[in-house]
Amino acid sequence: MAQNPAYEMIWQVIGAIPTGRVATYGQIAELAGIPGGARMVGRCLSQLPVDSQLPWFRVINASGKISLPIDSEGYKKQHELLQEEGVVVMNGRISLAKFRW
DNA sequence: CGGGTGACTATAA
DNA sequence: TTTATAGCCACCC
Repeated sequence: MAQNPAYEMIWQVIGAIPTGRVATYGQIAELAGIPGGARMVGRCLSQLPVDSQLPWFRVINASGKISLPIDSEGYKKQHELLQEEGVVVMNGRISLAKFRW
């Protein structure tokens, strides 16, 4: 699991994101008590198993975009899952209305 | 201990 | 708007 206690907090914060809303890496890090720990959040997600129950797809970068290569499987999956929850993605960018929670 | 890396960000041009 | 730079921090050689 997590050798770093911060990971527990990160998972907890991500799990608290309401359906149909999204949050940025920086936001999550801050709420988890790790100011400036955006990269840690990203690292945490990159190690997440594919069968994780965590709503990792509700996590986007500060530009309101999906932080994955547009030609990757992860991108397509995240885009699809968000669309199912009613999150509007136009021109590769998340609607600002859903940006904060 | 030092250097490279990455699902990040803020700032400057 | 896009690209470049510089901080950032855990992790892996």
